[in-house]
Amino acid sequence: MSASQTRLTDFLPYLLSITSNAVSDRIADEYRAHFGLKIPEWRVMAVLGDQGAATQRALVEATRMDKVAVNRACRVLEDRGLLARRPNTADGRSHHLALTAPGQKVYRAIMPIALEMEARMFSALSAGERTLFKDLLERIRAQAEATGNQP
Amino acid sequence: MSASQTRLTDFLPYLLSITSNAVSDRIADEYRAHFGLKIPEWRVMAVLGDQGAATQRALVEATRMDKVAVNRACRVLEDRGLLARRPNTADGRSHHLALTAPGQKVYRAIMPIALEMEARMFSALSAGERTLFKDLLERIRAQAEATGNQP
DNA sequence: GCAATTTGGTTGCAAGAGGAACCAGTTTCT
DNA sequence: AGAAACTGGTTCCTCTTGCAACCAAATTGC
Repeated sequence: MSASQTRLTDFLPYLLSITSNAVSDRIADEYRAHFGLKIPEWRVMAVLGDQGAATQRALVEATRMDKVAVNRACRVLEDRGLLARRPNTADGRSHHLALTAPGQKVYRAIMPIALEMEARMFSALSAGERTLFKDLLERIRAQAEATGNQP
Repeated sequence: MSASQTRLTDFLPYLLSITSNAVSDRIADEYRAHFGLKIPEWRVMAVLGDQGAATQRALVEATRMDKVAVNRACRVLEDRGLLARRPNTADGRSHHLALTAPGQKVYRAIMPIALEMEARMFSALSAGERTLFKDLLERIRAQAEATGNQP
């Protein structure tokens, strides 16, 4: 199965971690430089821009972030006028969050850059390899999460 | 090339990030529960157990961690008696760090668990897919790092 | 041989992430 | 209808992480 399977650099979790960090760092730089957005804020905008309005609860599900992280990101976006809260008539505890007109403008400006950056970042892979890579990631994640929740 | 390529869940950087986090969290739990070690500490032990003695500088290269992270991890391991510093006759600023006898004992206890955990975590992939996955990760990382360093 | 620069390591600080406790509004059960 | 349990959201606190400044030893250039 393996030559020296005791070298750190051969461990998949290690490789996965440093690769993910390298990509995330690079992307975070880009978003910050262009729009002053952090990754959590960008994620919230991506979901709202794509799906329309949502509650924080829905955003937690969609982004897989902690509810505290979602809350903070929303607050920042609201303060910057990119996002607005409207009362939720169906449930007084939560609000409907949606991009404002300026928010949508930013969203439309970001999206091509995000796509272009993704293309550049994964340009070392062919289209087929990208698809395969997604599939592998998905299976690994499912396995990791399944293994995880048995307290 | 893509159906709705505006959904967050289709972005590769996002998928990569959440997958890496899921795996890391799971593994961190395991190391903490079994040995009271954090990921950075485990990485240092893995390198020292495999390569023998090294300076912090060498560990920074081998683990790709920040030098502060390495320093802290080494201090913790030293305090726990798993690692010892010996003066570096060639360079008075640094020390040679190596696992102590107890440290080696822990290392030999950890390694099979680490391998078993990796196997379990990536059991959703065939051997061939694992090899391919490593290769893809390596290429992505190289690309991300190449793109990154142009200030 | 000594000043200037570089490098390994350390410390301090400040931002980020996540958990636990908490509040207000909602659902369930009687 | 009222009590108990629950849920979405917010605040608080702790722990981790990474950068920048710093110190001491070593190297380089005069």
